[in-house]
Amino acid sequence: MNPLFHALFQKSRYITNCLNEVLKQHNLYSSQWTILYCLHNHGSMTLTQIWKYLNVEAPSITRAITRLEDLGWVLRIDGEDKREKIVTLSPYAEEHLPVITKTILAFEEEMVGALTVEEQQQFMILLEKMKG
Amino acid sequence: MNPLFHALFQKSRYITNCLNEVLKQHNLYSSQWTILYCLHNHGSMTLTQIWKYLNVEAPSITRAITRLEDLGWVLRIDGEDKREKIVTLSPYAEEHLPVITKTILAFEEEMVGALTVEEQQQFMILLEKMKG
DNA sequence: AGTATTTATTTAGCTAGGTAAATAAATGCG
DNA sequence: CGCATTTATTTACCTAGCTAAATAAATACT
Repeated sequence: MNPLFHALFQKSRYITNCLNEVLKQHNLYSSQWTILYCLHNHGSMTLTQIWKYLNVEAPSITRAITRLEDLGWVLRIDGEDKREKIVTLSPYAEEHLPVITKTILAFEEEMVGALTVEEQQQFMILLEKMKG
Repeated sequence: MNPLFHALFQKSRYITNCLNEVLKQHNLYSSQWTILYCLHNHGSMTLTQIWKYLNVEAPSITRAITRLEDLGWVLRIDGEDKREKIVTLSPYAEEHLPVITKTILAFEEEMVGALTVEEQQQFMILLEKMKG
């Protein structure tokens, strides 16, 4: 395996695991938090809007939303178009998200803090360059 | 989610999916190929050697090896230390791996080709810098 | 209006990672 | 020696991605 890919995959797994560790105190998993944060910023969204935005396949989102609904973080509401379901944050989520967001932002800052802003930009550029 | 992490995760998933696409013609998945390639370079290894080298937890390797054994790519042999299992490439694997390796190297080259060697080094350095 | 196609979501089932705990063999020590 | 601890592997079960196919509603076409 190309060492560059190996390093990329490994760092990706490592960061996800760290994120999950931090989120444990809030009884959340990284993928769940990603969706909650997305809804927090964009307001209510349909399932399709969510998976297109997060660049993930629909079934992954269906499963995650079902779990988040069970746990009381989101509500599924029938849209005007009866095919679509609109996903909204619950009052519980609205109440608890700010403090969670704060801990996660701190974590991300710590994780990425050794890189200057220029290095971060450079990193993104190099990522984009792969498979041009 | 920090856009840098988002981009990192997404590229990681994207490359894995592409790899799987290429490997489909050989009836292999990326994780299986990773292990076969590892054995091809290092020769026979115990399970522990494999998971420590690949930086993955043991159960993931157990499952992958079981599958590879079923498919005839590897053999599990009892070690002198009766606790450990030594994993070896089968003659079938030895025969077929060279051509597979060639197609994968071509794929990796294509994937990473837009980056100069210096950029690749720079990318690795930036990756390492995260969570110093 | 009636039918074919598209679109949104879900279901089923796969790989691939993780943790926690079970099992079995080897090692260390009183 | 006998027993506790360590080490290697496995099992069970969870999240998290994927594809393929099912379902149901909306839209397009004739």
